[in-house]
Amino acid sequence: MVSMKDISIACGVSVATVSKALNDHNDIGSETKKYIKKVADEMGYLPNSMAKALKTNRTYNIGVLFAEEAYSGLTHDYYAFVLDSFKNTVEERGYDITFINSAKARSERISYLEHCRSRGFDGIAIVCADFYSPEIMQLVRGNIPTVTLDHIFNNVSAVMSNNVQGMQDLLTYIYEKGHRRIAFIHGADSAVTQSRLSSFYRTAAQLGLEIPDEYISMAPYRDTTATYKETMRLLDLKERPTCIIYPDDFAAFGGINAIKERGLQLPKDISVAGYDGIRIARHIEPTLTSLAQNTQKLGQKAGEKLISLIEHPKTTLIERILVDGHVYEGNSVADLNA
Amino acid sequence: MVSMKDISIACGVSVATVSKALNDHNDIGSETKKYIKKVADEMGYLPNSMAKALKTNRTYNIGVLFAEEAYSGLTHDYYAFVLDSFKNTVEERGYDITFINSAKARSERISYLEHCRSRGFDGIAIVCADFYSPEIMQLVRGNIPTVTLDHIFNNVSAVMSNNVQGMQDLLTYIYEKGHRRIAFIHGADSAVTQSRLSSFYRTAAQLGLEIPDEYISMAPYRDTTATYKETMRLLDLKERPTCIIYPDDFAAFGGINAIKERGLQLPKDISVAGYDGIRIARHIEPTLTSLAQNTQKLGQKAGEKLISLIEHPKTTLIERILVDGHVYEGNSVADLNA
DNA sequence: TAAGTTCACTTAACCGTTTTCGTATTCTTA
DNA sequence: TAAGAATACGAAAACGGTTAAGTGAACTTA
Repeated sequence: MVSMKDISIACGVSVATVSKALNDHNDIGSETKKYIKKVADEMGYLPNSMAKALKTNRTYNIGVLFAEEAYSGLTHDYYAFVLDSFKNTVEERGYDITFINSAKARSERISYLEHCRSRGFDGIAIVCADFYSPEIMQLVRGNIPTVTLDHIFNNVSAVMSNNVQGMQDLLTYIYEKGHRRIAFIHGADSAVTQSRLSSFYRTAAQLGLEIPDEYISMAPYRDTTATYKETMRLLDLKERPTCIIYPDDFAAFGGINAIKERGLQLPKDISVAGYDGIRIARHIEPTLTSLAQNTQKLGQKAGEKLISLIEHPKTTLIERILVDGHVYEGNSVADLNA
Repeated sequence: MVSMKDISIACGVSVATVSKALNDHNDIGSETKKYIKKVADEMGYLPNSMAKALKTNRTYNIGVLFAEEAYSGLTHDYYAFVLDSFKNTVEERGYDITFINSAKARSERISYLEHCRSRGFDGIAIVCADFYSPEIMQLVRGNIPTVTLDHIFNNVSAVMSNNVQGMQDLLTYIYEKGHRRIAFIHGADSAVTQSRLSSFYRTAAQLGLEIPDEYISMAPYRDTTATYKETMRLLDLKERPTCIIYPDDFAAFGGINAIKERGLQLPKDISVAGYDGIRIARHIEPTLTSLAQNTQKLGQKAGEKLISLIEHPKTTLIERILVDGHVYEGNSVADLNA
């Protein structure tokens, strides 16, 4: 690898001059500067990012935490899209992305925070993790600029999908289609679930909807077996709902299977809606009506906020950013007005 | 951040001694070594990976190329699972993963290879990219240890899903279910497609199957619109197939929609099979019979090969590793023998 | 025209490690 | 017991950059 020293020799100047020329400092003559850049180019010079980082304490590297719980993480449409958008955003601004992990050395394990410090990440994004584990707590208290996705910590910026607005929009949409008996199978307890559930109740109240207790139940996210069972239960009620909202699109298919198994027509006999707006759900008949989260914007906002936090720590404020989704209108919710 | 210098002062020894103690060199007294390690631990010492890399020329960082064409990349079940497995494999051995990109600086773009050199990646994995672009060519010729997924370059190790075996198994499975008129809608031209297509023909010949030309056609991967159209065409044939094999699971749903739209029962009236074995396809009725690729093993083999290439460059041979998948038996292929 | 500025560049220290070579001390061995 | 070997540690250079401070020459300015 050709270094600044090689260039300095080729140009007959000191390496300091080379450094300053390549970094466009203004105490270098414009002729010299041009010449040095030309030679550097010809020699195929590339800055050694380790050396640079060592000296400047800036790695231009962002750590991303993607702890895979069952079926989450990288292989989840939602997170994958957010990560993709985040990645594009920060790369555009000269940052790279490295995964944070705790498996570091073959012998001793290290914590997430230790990993980050050792690698010298300029900032970190916690996209998907067990937010209540001590390791995460330690990480967010580690004084490295941080953004989290869909979870709020003290003193940490967060980008959140607007679940309150989302559920309100979804429920309102279904209501406007003429549905009055609407069931909601929500996901396992979490901040996200709480938002959606409370928004569901509030919106229902505002719309004057009566929601019997048996219309509300829980099935873990992405668990088709659980939604299958809960759906069967709902179908057995003497006053069964006209529409069921599922924890997420993936899980919705468990419910759809149950409905078909009962020989019911979708959406003629019963309607369903999901949450997330995953791609495949738009390609299967009936296409699934769902609250599509704006993954593009979520990733972008997270990237922008993090970089701002890194580059202007004093003037950037810690805040939570809400990103609205929109109702993706499939044909799984029947129009009862018609 | 506490450095070796801090420890050396605290212990009253030189930093050389600290370095050697922490790295278990054997010219340090066992008492001293124990003491230094203890103090380092208490002070919360963490090695500065940049400084270490600068000195040793080893970053323990692997670059991964994930160039997103439409609908591929991170957000594709197959690649995401392979990456996940790859990630776990290399992290277990002390390596980190950083995405390769070419957007580096805000002003000038740099090539993939330049990015890798600048970051000093110990090795690179090309998971998903336009293999015929000049930039990729430059990258693989860059003399950095490399593995590719599902593509073969000269002098580069490759991990390949065994598409020949896969298609043979899938077609044989369908044949054994009693099907004789089998159509294959294959993906857009690529090495992968070639393997599957030629294996399809060869296997068909071996099984003594007659494959009319109109049973073979093309629809781009993951393109449900195209498979919808092609399926319609196949359904209109006077001798229509009893089973259709699709380019991939996702695309299969385009075909399934066409079939349902024609009022045909699946799989009673016509059978379908996919390729990939994505999760969602196992949760939708009828569950999709598909050739499930072994993403776990693909990622693992790629990781192991790459690390071997990095750590034992002399003795590790460049090779292509084939990974077999298996037929995932859903209920989308009817048993005609029954 | 002498003193002060500006310009363009160099010197040298430093970032946190690793590693070669050197050396003082203790231990063998004849 | 003196010479050679082994042991345990330190000094210093090096990796490839950045940057504060210094310097000599040319240029202003009063």
